[in-house]
Amino acid sequence: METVTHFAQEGTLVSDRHTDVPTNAAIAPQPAPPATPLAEVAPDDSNSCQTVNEVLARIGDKWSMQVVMSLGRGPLRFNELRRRIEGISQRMLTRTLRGLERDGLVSRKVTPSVPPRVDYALSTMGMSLRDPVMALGGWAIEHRHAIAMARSAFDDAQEEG
Amino acid sequence: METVTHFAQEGTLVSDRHTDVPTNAAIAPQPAPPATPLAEVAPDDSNSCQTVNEVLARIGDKWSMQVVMSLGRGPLRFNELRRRIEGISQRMLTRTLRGLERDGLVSRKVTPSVPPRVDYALSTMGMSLRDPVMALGGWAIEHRHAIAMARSAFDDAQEEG
DNA sequence: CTGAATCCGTCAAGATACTG
DNA sequence: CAGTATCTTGACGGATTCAG
Repeated sequence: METVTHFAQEGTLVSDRHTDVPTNAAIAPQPAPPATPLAEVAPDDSNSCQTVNEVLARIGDKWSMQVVMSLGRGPLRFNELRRRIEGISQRMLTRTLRGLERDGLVSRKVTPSVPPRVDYALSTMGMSLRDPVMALGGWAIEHRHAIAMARSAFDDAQEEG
Repeated sequence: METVTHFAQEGTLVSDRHTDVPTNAAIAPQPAPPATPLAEVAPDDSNSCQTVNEVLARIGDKWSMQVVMSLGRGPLRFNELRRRIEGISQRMLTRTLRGLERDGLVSRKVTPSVPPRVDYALSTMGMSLRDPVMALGGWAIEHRHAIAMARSAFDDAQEEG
């Protein structure tokens, strides 16, 4: 799994990719999705855990989810995203967007003008990710207080130990 | 967020906690859960993103989710868990379990016998986490092929660039 | 404006060995 | 069996600088 956690290892993206326009042609319409019947893999066996963990490793990093959520309302430009996320460096935003684009979750559209304009948007698959993530978000919101309480109770028990 | 990503900073858990039995008394029955009405926070504003990201940071690490899923069927002892996860070091398993216990997701029951016996089990809250995670797992299973295809397409486009 | 390239500090993972 | 202690490593992320 660690082979997919990090992206393209810093400096391997040496190419002129930042000037070609229709990069998203490969991800925009997915003509025949393999469509695993979802019953082929029991949802709680270890195989599933593996797959879940890959996704978690993908979106569980510090920024990916914030990017996906920020893009949920509509396309944004690079610096719009940057301002909306507040705290991300442009390097991390670039890396995060590359990773999401690589996995087909985000499409990237370059308008070669001066100044250049790049719009990022969620792909269809990216949009579909919002639902399960919102479910998780609902869980988080419901239990955040219980978690905070358990956490301080645990920490108190540690100190007095 | 980075303040909750890592646990108790390596060596601060210096105490005799590994011999007291009823540690789970603080987390087992949550008498009056604060129960945020879930409409108090819009599910897609940035506040929600923040909370979601905390949860993601908590369970999105390399092992937590596998532990939760492995425990989903029932309690397990330390080495049973270790064998079931395959690849985790005992240190990481210990740390992961500590983190989950701290957040009230996992209960720990020590039987002071020789040899010692420690059973880990999901708390009520831990069980409730399984559903949204399974939803995410479903998404992962559905889209894993599309992701793999997008990924190799992207990588190919890089090399030929 | 939208990045890429580089340097660099920090911290978490993993291996190993030891303890009760 | 169920951990803890210690060390090493390298990935991650930030700041800065340069470029199209």
